[in-house]
Amino acid sequence: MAKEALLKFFLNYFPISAEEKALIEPRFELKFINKKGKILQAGDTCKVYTFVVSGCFRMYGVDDKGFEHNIQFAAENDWIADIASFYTGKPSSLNIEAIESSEVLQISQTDLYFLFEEIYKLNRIFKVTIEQKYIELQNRVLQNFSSTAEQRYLDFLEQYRILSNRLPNTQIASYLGITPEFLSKIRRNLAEKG
Amino acid sequence: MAKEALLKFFLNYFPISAEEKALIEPRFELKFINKKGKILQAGDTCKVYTFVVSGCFRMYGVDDKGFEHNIQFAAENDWIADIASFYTGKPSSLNIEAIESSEVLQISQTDLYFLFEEIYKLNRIFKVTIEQKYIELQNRVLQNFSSTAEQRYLDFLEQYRILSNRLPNTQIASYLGITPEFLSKIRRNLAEKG
DNA sequence: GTAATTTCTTAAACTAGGTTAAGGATAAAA
DNA sequence: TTTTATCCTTAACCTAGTTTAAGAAATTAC
Repeated sequence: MAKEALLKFFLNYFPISAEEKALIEPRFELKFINKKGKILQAGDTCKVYTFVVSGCFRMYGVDDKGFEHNIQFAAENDWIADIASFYTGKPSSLNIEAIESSEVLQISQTDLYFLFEEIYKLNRIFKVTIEQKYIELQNRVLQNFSSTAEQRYLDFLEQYRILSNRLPNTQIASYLGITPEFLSKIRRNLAEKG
Repeated sequence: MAKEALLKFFLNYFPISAEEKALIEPRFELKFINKKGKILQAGDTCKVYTFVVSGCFRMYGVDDKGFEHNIQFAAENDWIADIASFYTGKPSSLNIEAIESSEVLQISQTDLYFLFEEIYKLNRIFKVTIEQKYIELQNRVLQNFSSTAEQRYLDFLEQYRILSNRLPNTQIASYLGITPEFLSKIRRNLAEKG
C-alpha cells in the first residue's frame, strides 16, 4: 500500500501502464525511520532520492558554532534529497532527519537514471521537482533580505499551513533563521494584536 | 567572433561537429546592451536565455519599500535568466540589468527546446547550469543564516575575486543583504585590522 | 504514574546592522 | 573645463534580533 501512494503521485502527472508499473515498483525500497533517525549524514554522499509516504523530515546544515539551520521540510507525498550532492556525487554538507516516525520509499541514483531512460516522461516530473525547489530557494533569499522575521513567520504559516501545526516551534524558528526565544516574542506580539 | 566565444564555451564540455555548429549559431541573436539597459523587466515573462559575451549583469528584486536586492551577477562566459519564469512561463518578479555596456547572445525558449531535441548532449550543459545555480542558492541561504556580514563579504571577495573589482560596492552590499553604509564600516574595520 | 527530556515562554542586558544626514571622491556628461 | 550624477565614507542615534538564565508546560520514557 505504500507503493500505491507513490504511483498515485505519478498518476497526478500522467497515466502509467502495467509494464511501467512493473519497472518502477521494484526499484523503490520501503523503509521505516524512527523519530530523530537520519537518512542523510553530513559528510556522506546523498545516494538516494526519498519519497515520503508518511511522517515528516527536515534537511538542515550545522554552522561553526554548532547551530542547526533548517533549509527544507518534507511531509507526505513530497520528495527530499540533497540535490547538490545527489547529482554531483560529492559529499553533502547537510543532514536529513525524521521529525516524526516515518515511512519512506527510496531509489538509488543508478535505478533512477535507469527509469529516466526507460520511462522518458519521468524526466519531466523530476525536472519540475527541482525547478520548484529552485524557485522556493530563490524566494527565500529575497524574502530573508526584505521581510522582518514576523512577516516571514506569517508567510510560513500561510505557505505550510498543514505542516506548521505538526512542527515544533523550535524547528520553525530554525527555518526562519531566528532563535526560538525571538519566535516566542513574535507569537506573543501577534496574540496581543488580535 | 561573438559566436566563437559561445562555441568555445560548449567545447569545454564536448566536441561540436560542423552540422551541430550550423544548428546552434543561427539560433542565437547578438545584442548590444548599454550600461543600465534592462534585458528583463519585472512583470514580464523571461523569454530568452542569455549568454554574456562581454560586460556584466545583475539580477535583482525590488521589495515593498523600493529597495533593490541583487540575487545574482553574470559576467563573460556566464549565463543569466530568471529560470523560474523561463521554465514556468509565468511573469518574473525579477529584473536583469547591465552593470557595464555589454554584448550578449540570446536564445528563445522555442529554439532552445529545438536544440535540446536535436543535440541531446546540450541537455546536460543546461542541467549542470541549473544545478550549479541551485547549489549556489542553497549555500547562500545557509550562509545568510550562519555568517556575519563581514564573513559573507570576505567569502564573496574570495568566490568572485575577478568580478568584485569591477562591481561598485553598492552592488556588492545589495548582494550581501546589507546597506552600503554598513559595508563601508566593514571595509574600514578590515583595513584597521591589517 | 513518576521521572526525564524536550519544548515554550519571559525578561534583562547586549550587539549587529539600519537610519539619517552630510561631506568628499570619482566618474561621466556637456 | 565645468557641471552633474554616482559612489563612498563618517558619525550619532536607533531597532530588530541575540544571549543568557531560569522557570513552566508538555511529551516521552521507564
